[in-house]
Amino acid sequence: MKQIRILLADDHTVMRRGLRLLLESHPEFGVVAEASDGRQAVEQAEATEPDVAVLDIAMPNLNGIEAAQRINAALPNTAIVILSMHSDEGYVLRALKAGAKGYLLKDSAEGDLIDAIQSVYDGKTFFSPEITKMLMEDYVREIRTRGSDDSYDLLTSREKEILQLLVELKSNKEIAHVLNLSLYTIETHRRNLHEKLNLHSLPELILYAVRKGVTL
Amino acid sequence: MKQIRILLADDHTVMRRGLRLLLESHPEFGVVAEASDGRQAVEQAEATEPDVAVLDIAMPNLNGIEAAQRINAALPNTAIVILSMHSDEGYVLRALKAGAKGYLLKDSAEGDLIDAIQSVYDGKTFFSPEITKMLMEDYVREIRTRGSDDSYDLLTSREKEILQLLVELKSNKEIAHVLNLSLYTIETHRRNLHEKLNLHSLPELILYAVRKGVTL
DNA sequence: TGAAAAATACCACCCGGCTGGTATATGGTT
DNA sequence: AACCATATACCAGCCGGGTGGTATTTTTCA
Repeated sequence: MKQIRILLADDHTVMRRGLRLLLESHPEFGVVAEASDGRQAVEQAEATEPDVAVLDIAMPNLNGIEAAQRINAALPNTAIVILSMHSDEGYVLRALKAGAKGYLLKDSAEGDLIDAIQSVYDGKTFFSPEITKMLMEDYVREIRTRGSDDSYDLLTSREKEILQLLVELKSNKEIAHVLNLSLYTIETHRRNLHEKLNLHSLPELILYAVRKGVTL
Repeated sequence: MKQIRILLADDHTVMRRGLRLLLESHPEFGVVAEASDGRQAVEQAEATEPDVAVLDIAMPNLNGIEAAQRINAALPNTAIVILSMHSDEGYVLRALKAGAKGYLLKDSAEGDLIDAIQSVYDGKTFFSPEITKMLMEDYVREIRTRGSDDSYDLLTSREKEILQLLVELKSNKEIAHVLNLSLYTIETHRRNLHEKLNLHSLPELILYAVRKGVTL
Protein backbone atom coordinates (compact mmCIF):
# COMPACT_ATOMS: atom_id res chain seq x y z
CA MET A 1 0.00 0.00 0.00
CA LYS A 2 1.40 3.37 -1.02
CA GLN A 3 1.50 5.87 1.81
CA ILE A 4 1.78 9.62 1.43
CA ARG A 5 5.27 10.42 2.73
CA ILE A 6 5.35 13.47 4.99
CA LEU A 7 7.99 15.81 6.42
CA LEU A 8 7.08 17.67 9.63
CA ALA A 9 8.93 20.85 10.58
CA ASP A 10 8.13 22.75 13.76
CA ASP A 11 10.41 24.06 16.44
CA HIS A 12 8.08 22.97 19.21
CA THR A 13 8.60 19.33 20.04
CA VAL A 14 5.16 19.02 21.53
CA MET A 15 3.59 20.33 18.38
CA ARG A 16 5.58 17.90 16.21
CA ARG A 17 4.59 15.00 18.44
CA GLY A 18 0.96 15.99 18.31
CA LEU A 19 1.01 16.30 14.55
CA ARG A 20 2.77 12.98 14.14
CA LEU A 21 0.25 11.18 16.33
CA LEU A 22 -2.61 12.81 14.47
CA LEU A 23 -1.22 11.83 11.11
CA GLU A 24 -0.27 8.30 12.10
CA SER A 25 -3.79 7.60 13.16
CA HIS A 26 -4.48 7.61 9.44
CA PRO A 27 -2.83 4.64 7.79
CA GLU A 28 -2.57 6.38 4.41
CA PHE A 29 -0.05 8.85 5.89
CA GLY A 30 3.53 8.20 6.92
CA VAL A 31 5.80 10.71 8.65
CA VAL A 32 9.21 10.03 7.17
CA ALA A 33 11.14 12.95 8.65
CA GLU A 34 11.04 15.66 11.30
CA ALA A 35 12.89 18.95 11.64
CA SER A 36 13.04 21.53 14.40
CA ASP A 37 14.23 24.47 12.33
CA GLY A 38 14.17 25.71 8.75
CA ARG A 39 17.64 24.63 7.75
CA GLN A 40 17.06 21.10 9.03
CA ALA A 41 13.78 21.05 7.15
CA VAL A 42 15.53 21.77 3.87
CA GLU A 43 18.16 19.13 4.58
CA GLN A 44 15.59 16.51 5.56
CA ALA A 45 13.51 17.30 2.51
CA GLU A 46 16.49 16.81 0.23
CA ALA A 47 17.39 13.59 1.98
CA THR A 48 13.97 11.96 2.07
CA GLU A 49 12.13 13.60 -0.85
CA PRO A 50 8.74 13.56 0.86
CA ASP A 51 5.43 13.92 -0.98
CA VAL A 52 4.28 16.66 1.36
CA ALA A 53 6.20 19.05 3.65
CA VAL A 54 4.32 20.58 6.56
CA LEU A 55 6.22 23.67 7.70
CA ASP A 56 5.63 25.87 10.69
CA ILE A 57 6.01 29.48 9.64
CA ALA A 58 7.82 30.64 12.75
CA MET A 59 11.00 28.61 13.04
CA PRO A 60 14.48 29.61 14.14
CA ASN A 61 17.45 29.58 11.80
CA LEU A 62 15.35 29.82 8.66
CA ASN A 63 11.68 30.67 8.71
CA GLY A 64 9.03 28.52 7.12
CA ILE A 65 8.62 30.73 4.12
CA GLU A 66 12.29 30.82 3.23
CA ALA A 67 12.47 27.08 3.83
CA ALA A 68 9.48 26.62 1.54
CA GLN A 69 11.22 28.61 -1.14
CA ARG A 70 14.31 26.43 -1.04
CA ILE A 71 12.41 23.17 -0.85
CA ASN A 72 10.22 24.22 -3.71
CA ALA A 73 13.28 25.11 -5.77
CA ALA A 74 15.07 21.86 -5.02
CA LEU A 75 12.07 19.51 -5.04
CA PRO A 76 9.21 20.85 -7.14
CA ASN A 77 7.30 17.61 -6.63
CA THR A 78 7.11 18.06 -2.90
CA ALA A 79 3.89 19.87 -2.04
CA ILE A 80 4.18 22.37 0.79
CA VAL A 81 1.67 23.20 3.51
CA ILE A 82 2.43 26.17 5.74
CA LEU A 83 1.26 26.11 9.34
CA SER A 84 0.81 29.46 11.03
CA MET A 85 -0.72 31.14 14.00
CA HIS A 86 -1.39 34.31 12.05
CA SER A 87 -3.87 34.95 9.30
CA ASP A 88 -1.89 38.02 8.36
CA GLU A 89 -2.33 38.81 4.71
CA GLY A 90 1.33 39.51 4.06
CA TYR A 91 2.38 36.13 5.35
CA VAL A 92 -0.17 34.29 3.28
CA LEU A 93 0.84 36.08 0.11
CA ARG A 94 4.49 35.49 0.74
CA ALA A 95 3.84 31.84 1.45
CA LEU A 96 2.04 31.51 -1.85
CA LYS A 97 4.83 33.31 -3.61
CA ALA A 98 7.27 30.90 -2.01
CA GLY A 99 5.40 28.05 -3.65
CA ALA A 100 3.24 26.81 -0.79
CA LYS A 101 0.17 24.86 -1.92
CA GLY A 102 -1.66 25.15 1.38
CA TYR A 103 -1.86 27.50 4.34
CA LEU A 104 -3.34 26.30 7.59
CA LEU A 105 -3.99 28.15 10.81
CA LYS A 106 -2.78 26.30 13.88
CA ASP A 107 -6.16 26.47 15.52
CA SER A 108 -7.74 24.62 12.61
CA ALA A 109 -9.88 21.56 13.15
CA GLU A 110 -7.88 18.35 13.06
CA GLY A 111 -9.67 17.20 9.99
CA ASP A 112 -8.41 20.24 8.10
CA LEU A 113 -4.82 19.07 8.25
CA ILE A 114 -5.83 15.67 6.88
CA ASP A 115 -7.82 17.31 4.11
CA ALA A 116 -5.02 19.77 3.40
CA ILE A 117 -2.38 17.10 3.00
CA GLN A 118 -4.61 14.97 0.83
CA SER A 119 -5.52 17.98 -1.30
CA VAL A 120 -2.02 19.24 -1.95
CA TYR A 121 -0.89 15.68 -2.62
CA ASP A 122 -3.62 15.52 -5.27
CA GLY A 123 -2.24 18.72 -6.79
CA LYS A 124 -4.98 20.92 -5.41
CA THR A 125 -4.66 23.82 -2.98
CA PHE A 126 -6.02 24.05 0.53
CA PHE A 127 -6.55 26.98 2.88
CA SER A 128 -8.17 27.45 6.25
CA PRO A 129 -11.64 28.92 5.91
CA GLU A 130 -10.47 32.26 7.36
CA ILE A 131 -7.68 32.41 4.83
CA THR A 132 -10.03 31.52 2.00
CA LYS A 133 -12.32 34.31 3.06
CA MET A 134 -9.51 36.81 3.18
CA LEU A 135 -8.08 35.80 -0.15
CA MET A 136 -11.48 36.04 -1.78
CA GLU A 137 -11.97 39.53 -0.41
CA ASP A 138 -8.57 40.43 -1.76
CA TYR A 139 -9.44 39.00 -5.11
CA VAL A 140 -12.70 40.88 -5.30
CA ARG A 141 -10.99 44.07 -4.31
CA GLU A 142 -8.39 43.42 -6.97
CA ILE A 143 -11.06 42.96 -9.62
CA ARG A 144 -12.86 46.05 -8.52
CA THR A 145 -9.62 48.00 -8.62
CA ARG A 146 -8.74 46.66 -12.07
CA GLY A 147 -12.25 47.40 -13.18
CA SER A 148 -11.96 51.04 -12.29
CA ASP A 149 -8.51 50.99 -13.76
CA ASP A 150 -9.27 53.98 -15.89
CA SER A 151 -8.34 55.84 -12.73
CA TYR A 152 -5.07 57.00 -14.23
CA ASP A 153 -6.89 58.50 -17.17
CA LEU A 154 -8.96 60.52 -14.75
CA LEU A 155 -5.88 62.53 -13.91
CA THR A 156 -5.29 65.84 -15.58
CA SER A 157 -1.93 66.38 -17.22
CA ARG A 158 -0.91 68.65 -14.36
CA GLU A 159 -1.71 65.91 -11.91
CA LYS A 160 0.23 63.35 -13.91
CA GLU A 161 3.15 65.71 -14.01
CA ILE A 162 3.08 66.11 -10.26
CA LEU A 163 2.71 62.39 -9.75
CA GLN A 164 5.88 61.87 -11.77
CA LEU A 165 7.74 64.41 -9.70
CA LEU A 166 6.52 62.68 -6.56
CA VAL A 167 7.93 59.39 -7.83
CA GLU A 168 11.20 61.24 -8.30
CA LEU A 169 10.98 61.86 -4.56
CA LYS A 170 10.67 65.60 -4.85
CA SER A 171 9.12 67.32 -1.86
CA ASN A 172 6.16 69.64 -2.20
CA LYS A 173 8.52 72.55 -1.84
CA GLU A 174 10.81 71.32 -4.59
CA ILE A 175 7.90 70.67 -6.92
CA ALA A 176 6.55 74.13 -6.25
CA HIS A 177 9.92 75.54 -7.14
CA VAL A 178 10.37 73.48 -10.30
CA LEU A 179 6.91 74.32 -11.58
CA ASN A 180 7.02 77.87 -10.36
CA LEU A 181 3.87 77.44 -8.30
CA SER A 182 2.86 78.02 -4.73
CA LEU A 183 3.39 75.29 -2.18
CA TYR A 184 -0.33 75.40 -1.51
CA THR A 185 -1.14 74.69 -5.11
CA ILE A 186 0.94 71.54 -5.00
CA GLU A 187 -0.89 70.51 -1.86
CA THR A 188 -4.19 70.97 -3.63
CA HIS A 189 -3.08 68.89 -6.59
CA ARG A 190 -1.99 66.18 -4.24
CA ARG A 191 -5.37 66.19 -2.56
CA ASN A 192 -6.95 65.74 -5.93
CA LEU A 193 -4.62 62.83 -6.68
CA HIS A 194 -5.59 61.31 -3.34
CA GLU A 195 -9.25 61.70 -4.05
CA LYS A 196 -9.20 60.49 -7.64
CA LEU A 197 -7.05 57.46 -6.97
CA ASN A 198 -8.43 56.77 -3.52
CA LEU A 199 -4.91 56.66 -2.15
CA HIS A 200 -4.00 58.78 0.82
CA SER A 201 -0.28 58.88 1.34
CA LEU A 202 2.91 59.44 -0.59
CA PRO A 203 4.04 55.83 -0.29
CA GLU A 204 0.71 54.68 -1.70
CA LEU A 205 0.97 57.11 -4.59
CA ILE A 206 4.47 55.91 -5.33
CA LEU A 207 3.49 52.25 -5.33
CA TYR A 208 0.55 53.06 -7.55
CA ALA A 209 2.68 55.02 -9.98
CA VAL A 210 5.42 52.44 -10.14
CA ARG A 211 2.95 49.67 -10.83
CA LYS A 212 1.42 51.91 -13.46
CA GLY A 213 4.75 52.14 -15.20
CA VAL A 214 5.54 55.72 -14.29
CA THR A 215 8.98 54.46 -13.50
CA LEU A 216 10.98 56.92 -15.52
CA MET B 1 18.73 69.30 -53.57
CA LYS B 2 17.17 67.47 -50.63
CA GLN B 3 16.60 69.70 -47.63
CA ILE B 4 16.02 68.51 -44.09
CA ARG B 5 12.38 69.37 -43.44
CA ILE B 6 11.82 70.90 -40.01
CA LEU B 7 8.85 71.63 -37.73
CA LEU B 8 9.30 74.41 -35.17
CA ALA B 9 7.10 74.53 -32.07
CA ASP B 10 7.43 77.28 -29.49
CA ASP B 11 4.80 79.45 -27.91
CA HIS B 12 6.96 82.56 -28.15
CA THR B 13 6.68 84.10 -31.57
CA VAL B 14 10.00 85.85 -31.18
CA MET B 15 11.71 82.61 -30.41
CA ARG B 16 10.16 80.88 -33.41
CA ARG B 17 11.20 83.74 -35.68
CA GLY B 18 14.74 83.66 -34.37
CA LEU B 19 15.00 79.92 -34.83
CA ARG B 20 13.57 80.11 -38.30
CA LEU B 21 16.04 82.81 -39.36
CA LEU B 22 18.90 80.86 -37.87
CA LEU B 23 17.92 77.68 -39.65
CA GLU B 24 17.20 79.32 -42.98
CA SER B 25 20.66 80.77 -43.06
CA HIS B 26 21.66 77.18 -43.73
CA PRO B 27 20.47 76.09 -47.13
CA GLU B 28 20.35 72.41 -46.17
CA PHE B 29 17.49 73.14 -43.73
CA GLY B 30 13.91 74.05 -44.57
CA VAL B 31 11.28 75.02 -42.00
CA VAL B 32 8.08 73.48 -43.33
CA ALA B 33 5.77 74.17 -40.39
CA GLU B 34 5.42 76.18 -37.20
CA ALA B 35 3.25 75.68 -34.13
CA SER B 36 2.63 77.80 -31.07
CA ASP B 37 1.39 75.07 -28.77
CA GLY B 38 1.64 71.34 -28.28
CA ARG B 39 -1.61 70.36 -29.88
CA GLN B 40 -0.83 72.38 -32.99
CA ALA B 41 2.60 70.80 -33.09
CA VAL B 42 1.10 67.33 -33.24
CA GLU B 43 -1.34 68.39 -35.96
CA GLN B 44 1.34 70.09 -38.01
CA ALA B 45 3.62 67.10 -37.66
CA GLU B 46 0.93 64.77 -38.91
CA ALA B 47 0.14 67.11 -41.80
CA THR B 48 3.68 67.78 -42.99
CA GLU B 49 5.62 64.72 -41.80
CA PRO B 50 8.83 66.63 -41.14
CA ASP B 51 12.25 65.00 -40.79
CA VAL B 52 12.91 66.78 -37.53
CA ALA B 53 10.59 68.37 -34.96
CA VAL B 54 12.06 71.00 -32.65
CA LEU B 55 9.80 71.32 -29.63
CA ASP B 56 9.92 73.81 -26.81
CA ILE B 57 9.32 71.99 -23.56
CA ALA B 58 7.12 74.63 -21.98
CA MET B 59 4.14 75.12 -24.23
CA PRO B 60 0.50 75.74 -23.42
CA ASN B 61 -2.21 73.25 -24.27
CA LEU B 62 0.14 70.27 -24.43
CA ASN B 63 3.69 70.42 -23.19
CA GLY B 64 6.65 69.52 -25.36
CA ILE B 65 7.14 66.14 -23.76
CA GLU B 66 3.59 64.99 -24.26
CA ALA B 67 3.66 66.37 -27.78
CA ALA B 68 6.89 64.46 -28.39
CA GLN B 69 5.23 61.29 -27.18
CA ARG B 70 2.35 61.65 -29.60
CA ILE B 71 4.50 62.67 -32.54
CA ASN B 72 6.84 59.81 -31.86
CA ALA B 73 3.93 57.38 -31.75
CA ALA B 74 2.37 58.69 -34.96
CA LEU B 75 5.54 59.39 -36.91
CA PRO B 76 8.46 57.27 -35.74
CA ASN B 77 10.60 58.58 -38.58
CA THR B 78 10.39 62.14 -37.35
CA ALA B 79 13.34 62.82 -35.07
CA ILE B 80 12.57 65.03 -32.09
CA VAL B 81 14.73 67.67 -30.46
CA ILE B 82 13.52 69.17 -27.19
CA LEU B 83 14.35 72.77 -26.39
CA SER B 84 14.32 73.73 -22.73
CA MET B 85 15.39 76.41 -20.34
CA HIS B 86 15.98 73.89 -17.59
CA SER B 87 18.62 71.23 -17.25
CA ASP B 88 16.44 69.51 -14.68
CA GLU B 89 17.18 65.83 -14.62
CA GLY B 90 13.57 64.74 -14.47
CA TYR B 91 12.71 66.64 -17.63
CA VAL B 92 15.61 65.20 -19.54
CA LEU B 93 14.76 61.66 -18.56
CA ARG B 94 11.12 62.13 -19.40
CA ALA B 95 12.03 63.66 -22.74
CA LEU B 96 14.16 60.65 -23.53
CA LYS B 97 11.39 58.33 -22.46
CA ALA B 98 9.02 60.25 -24.72
CA GLY B 99 11.28 59.39 -27.63
CA ALA B 100 13.27 62.61 -28.01
CA LYS B 101 16.60 62.15 -29.79
CA GLY B 102 18.06 65.43 -28.65
CA TYR B 103 17.78 67.82 -25.70
CA LEU B 104 19.06 71.37 -26.06
CA LEU B 105 19.22 74.16 -23.53
CA LYS B 106 17.89 77.44 -24.85
CA ASP B 107 21.07 79.25 -23.98
CA SER B 108 23.08 76.93 -26.18
CA ALA B 109 25.41 78.26 -28.82
CA GLU B 110 23.74 78.72 -32.19
CA GLY B 111 25.91 76.09 -33.76
CA ASP B 112 24.58 73.51 -31.31
CA LEU B 113 21.12 73.64 -32.78
CA ILE B 114 22.51 73.10 -36.27
CA ASP B 115 24.61 70.19 -35.03
CA ALA B 116 21.70 68.78 -33.07
CA ILE B 117 19.34 68.76 -36.03
CA GLN B 118 21.95 67.27 -38.33
CA SER B 119 22.78 64.62 -35.72
CA VAL B 120 19.26 63.46 -35.00
CA TYR B 121 18.51 63.48 -38.72
CA ASP B 122 21.47 61.13 -39.13
CA GLY B 123 19.99 58.87 -36.48
CA LYS B 124 22.38 59.95 -33.75
CA THR B 125 21.58 61.69 -30.46
CA PHE B 126 22.58 65.15 -29.38
CA PHE B 127 22.62 66.86 -26.02
CA SER B 128 23.86 70.16 -24.70
CA PRO B 129 27.20 69.78 -22.95
CA GLU B 130 25.60 70.43 -19.56
CA ILE B 131 23.09 67.71 -20.21
CA THR B 132 25.75 65.30 -21.38
CA LYS B 133 27.69 65.95 -18.21
CA MET B 134 24.63 65.33 -16.05
CA LEU B 135 23.65 62.17 -17.83
CA MET B 136 27.16 60.80 -17.54
CA GLU B 137 27.20 61.49 -13.82
CA ASP B 138 23.90 59.71 -13.57
CA TYR B 139 25.23 56.78 -15.48
CA VAL B 140 28.31 56.51 -13.33
CA ARG B 141 26.22 56.73 -10.21
CA GLU B 142 23.98 54.02 -11.59
CA ILE B 143 26.96 51.77 -12.23
CA ARG B 144 28.36 52.44 -8.82
CA THR B 145 25.01 51.68 -7.25
CA ARG B 146 24.66 48.48 -9.21
CA GLY B 147 28.21 47.62 -8.29
CA SER B 148 27.57 47.93 -4.60
CA ASP B 149 24.38 46.09 -5.16
CA ASP B 150 25.17 43.71 -2.37
CA SER B 151 23.49 46.32 -0.22
CA TYR B 152 20.42 44.15 0.14
CA ASP B 153 22.54 41.29 1.42
CA LEU B 154 23.84 43.56 4.14
CA LEU B 155 20.41 43.49 5.71
CA THR B 156 19.70 41.11 8.54
CA SER B 157 16.65 38.91 8.20
CA ARG B 158 14.84 41.05 10.75
CA GLU B 159 15.54 44.10 8.65
CA LYS B 160 14.37 42.39 5.47
CA GLU B 161 11.21 41.37 7.25
CA ILE B 162 10.54 44.92 8.30
CA LEU B 163 11.33 46.23 4.84
CA GLN B 164 8.69 43.91 3.43
CA LEU B 165 6.14 45.09 5.95
CA LEU B 166 6.99 48.67 5.03
CA VAL B 167 6.33 47.90 1.38
CA GLU B 168 2.97 46.57 2.53
CA LEU B 169 2.40 50.11 3.80
CA LYS B 170 2.26 49.13 7.44
CA SER B 171 2.98 51.92 9.89
CA ASN B 172 5.61 51.57 12.59
CA LYS B 173 2.84 50.99 15.07
CA GLU B 174 1.28 48.22 13.01
CA ILE B 175 4.62 46.53 12.48
CA ALA B 176 5.34 46.70 16.18
CA HIS B 177 2.02 45.04 16.79
CA VAL B 178 2.45 42.31 14.17
CA LEU B 179 5.94 41.42 15.36
CA ASN B 180 5.13 41.90 19.01
CA LEU B 181 7.89 44.43 19.50
CA SER B 182 8.15 47.94 20.86
CA LEU B 183 7.52 50.87 18.57
CA TYR B 184 11.00 52.05 19.43
CA THR B 185 12.55 48.84 18.25
CA ILE B 186 10.95 49.27 14.86
CA GLU B 187 12.29 52.79 14.72
CA THR B 188 15.76 51.48 15.42
CA HIS B 189 15.50 48.87 12.71
CA ARG B 190 14.39 51.53 10.29
CA ARG B 191 17.36 53.66 11.18
CA ASN B 192 19.59 50.75 10.42
CA LEU B 193 17.85 50.25 7.08
CA HIS B 194 18.39 53.92 6.36
CA GLU B 195 22.04 53.72 7.22
CA LYS B 196 22.82 50.49 5.43
CA LEU B 197 21.01 51.42 2.23
CA ASN B 198 21.84 55.11 2.41
CA LEU B 199 18.17 55.91 1.93
CA HIS B 200 16.46 58.21 4.37
CA SER B 201 12.73 58.12 3.93
CA LEU B 202 9.89 55.66 3.59
CA PRO B 203 9.26 56.51 -0.05
CA GLU B 204 12.90 55.89 -0.85
CA LEU B 205 12.83 52.56 0.94
CA ILE B 206 9.73 51.57 -0.95
CA LEU B 207 11.18 52.45 -4.33
CA TYR B 208 14.33 50.59 -3.43
CA ALA B 209 12.43 47.51 -2.32
CA VAL B 210 10.15 47.47 -5.32
CA ARG B 211 13.08 47.74 -7.72
CA LYS B 212 14.72 44.99 -5.75
CA GLY B 213 11.75 42.76 -6.41
CA VAL B 214 10.30 42.77 -2.91
CA THR B 215 6.98 43.28 -4.60
CA LEU B 216 5.04 40.50 -2.97
C1' DT C 1 -22.67 82.59 -23.14
C1' DG C 2 -22.96 80.09 -19.04
C1' DA C 3 -21.86 76.02 -16.32
C1' DA C 4 -18.38 72.74 -15.14
C1' DA C 5 -13.61 71.38 -14.76
C1' DA C 6 -8.97 72.61 -13.90
C1' DA C 7 -5.51 75.30 -11.87
C1' DT C 8 -4.14 78.40 -8.71
C1' DA C 9 -3.71 80.08 -3.63
C1' DC C 10 -4.03 80.46 1.60
C1' DC C 11 -4.41 79.07 6.81
C1' DA C 12 -4.32 76.05 10.82
C1' DC C 13 -4.00 71.66 12.94
C1' DC C 14 -2.51 66.86 13.71
C1' DC C 15 0.22 62.97 13.31
C1' DG C 16 3.85 60.09 11.97
C1' DG C 17 8.31 59.64 10.10
C1' DC C 18 13.07 60.84 11.05
C1' DT C 19 17.06 61.89 13.97
C1' DG C 20 20.29 62.61 17.84
C1' DG C 21 21.46 60.55 21.83
C1' DT C 22 21.66 56.27 24.95
C1' DA C 23 21.34 51.77 26.82
C1' DT C 24 21.03 46.60 27.68
C1' DA C 25 21.23 41.63 26.38
C1' DT C 26 22.81 38.03 23.50
C1' DG C 27 25.49 35.22 20.45
C1' DG C 28 29.16 34.33 17.55
C1' DT C 29 34.38 35.37 16.32
C1' DT C 30 39.15 35.92 17.08
C1' DA D 1 38.32 37.49 27.48
C1' DA D 2 37.42 41.12 24.40
C1' DC D 3 34.88 42.41 20.50
C1' DC D 4 31.46 43.07 17.10
C1' DA D 5 26.96 42.30 15.16
C1' DT D 6 22.19 41.88 16.17
C1' DA D 7 18.10 42.81 18.45
C1' DT D 8 15.80 45.04 21.75
C1' DA D 9 14.13 49.57 24.16
C1' DC D 10 13.38 54.63 25.49
C1' DC D 11 12.94 59.99 25.10
C1' DA D 12 12.67 64.51 23.02
C1' DG D 13 12.31 67.44 19.21
C1' DC D 14 11.79 68.82 14.24
C1' DC D 15 9.66 68.79 9.96
C1' DG D 16 6.79 67.58 6.28
C1' DG D 17 2.75 65.22 4.71
C1' DG D 18 -2.29 64.95 5.09
C1' DT D 19 -6.67 67.25 5.71
C1' DG D 20 -10.63 70.39 6.74
C1' DG D 21 -12.16 74.53 5.06
C1' DT D 22 -12.32 78.41 1.49
C1' DA D 23 -11.70 81.17 -2.54
C1' DT D 24 -10.31 83.16 -7.17
C1' DT D 25 -9.02 82.75 -11.98
C1' DT D 26 -8.60 80.40 -16.28
C1' DT D 27 -9.94 76.94 -19.53
C1' DT D 28 -13.00 74.03 -21.71
C1' DC D 29 -17.08 72.50 -23.56
C1' DA D 30 -22.01 72.02 -24.27
